[in-house]
Amino acid sequence: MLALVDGNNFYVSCERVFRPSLEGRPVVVLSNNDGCAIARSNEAKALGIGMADPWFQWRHLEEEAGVVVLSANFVLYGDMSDRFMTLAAGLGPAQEIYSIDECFIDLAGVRGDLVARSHKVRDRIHRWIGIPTCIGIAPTKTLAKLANHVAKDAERKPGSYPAELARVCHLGALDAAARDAILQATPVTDVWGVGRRQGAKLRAGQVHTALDLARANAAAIRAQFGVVMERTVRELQGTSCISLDDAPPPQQQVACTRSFGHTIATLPPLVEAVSEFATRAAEKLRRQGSLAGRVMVFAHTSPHRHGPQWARSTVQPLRRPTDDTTALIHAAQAGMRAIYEAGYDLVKAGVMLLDLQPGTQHQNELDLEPEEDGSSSPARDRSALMAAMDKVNEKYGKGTLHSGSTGGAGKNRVWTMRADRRTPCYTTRWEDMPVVRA
DNA sequence: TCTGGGGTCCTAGGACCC
DNA sequence: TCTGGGGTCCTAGGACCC
Repeated sequence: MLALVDGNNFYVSCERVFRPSLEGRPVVVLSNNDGCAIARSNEAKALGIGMADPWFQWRHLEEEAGVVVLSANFVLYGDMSDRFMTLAAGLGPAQEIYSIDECFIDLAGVRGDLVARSHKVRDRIHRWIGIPTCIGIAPTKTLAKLANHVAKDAERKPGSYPAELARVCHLGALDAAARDAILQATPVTDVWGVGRRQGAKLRAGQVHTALDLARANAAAIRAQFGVVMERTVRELQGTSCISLDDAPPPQQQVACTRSFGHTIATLPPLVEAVSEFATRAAEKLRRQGSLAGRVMVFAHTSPHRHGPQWARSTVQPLRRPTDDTTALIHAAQAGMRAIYEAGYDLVKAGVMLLDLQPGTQHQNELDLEPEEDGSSSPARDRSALMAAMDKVNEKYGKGTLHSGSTGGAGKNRVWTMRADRRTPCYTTRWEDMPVVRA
């Protein structure tokens, strides 16, 4: 048996811990540039605000309904997540952290009343860190996700599911008729693994509910929808196809991508932006202890606007796998120069580091030994510099120290101190910043 | 006017090899 | 005229998740 423990409206709940006055009020947390709603309180959901809805469509509710709007604070959410995961791990012998706000727990070997035990863990999480959670229990991951959905809706929308399933829902403890009734009451698009596209296709084939999908012929589903959907069907039938992964391998790619908040049509700010993205991505890379073999760069126009569309990407191989910020910036800049074309209003760009492998720069460098005169090697200097920058940026905030990129690729390299950390880095006018020599 | 960011997995098709 | 079959690797694109 598996449990899925999921923090309710996680980012909003984190904010409420430190601002209790937000309790009971409609609250949303917005993405980068205050573009989209990425978390909503129950009160905000009740107003109709959807996940990832562009905020300009709902801005009027700030006045009309007193919606409280917050910019995301991911450092805070990450910290709360760590505490949340530690407490949730107490539910069973193994844990898979699935996202910032949810984890699967293996309940194999856990004796006693699983529902009572789950309520205890819920209460502990709420008392100790202030985050409300729901827990779904079932024999497979897909069913545990569904049980969690039931636990949430039974609490949030009275009447949608039996009230006794609110907060903790153990599907495995129900008899077949009761379980089928739950699946019958669940739209197929609420099933984990069924998105908008496949959901529409399923409905066109008269598969409307989770029960319809559970009773579908797995082979026929595979032929029409592929192996992923076939697994979903089997999981709904109670056959576990997706195992618990309590030691996931390191990520296969690392990305930093951003919308600009305004359009960019010329090369210099694009080059600056991808330099910044490469810097952020390199930090993540070093944190994870990996080296990248290739760098992908992309930029595109807004798909939401009329007018000429443009989107391009390119992959730059590196001479050797590296985690060195300077090398990654150079590759990103070269890529952007190669794909850039004048005449388009670009709204987003990004850098992705590919072909990751374990290791750190100095392990991979041949010239790590000190020079004969006792001075240190360039590779070791760079490695130490990267580590020092990571420490400063961790302590004083992202982008406090970064590699200057405006003076041409590496020609007059300087280290600049950010003038104003409240401004998103990609809209800061870097040429206005004071220069501090390292 | 204003539309997130960071991931995963699967599939199809082309190039290449023997 | 008639043009194999099987394998690998790579890439692009689609679909999904939170």
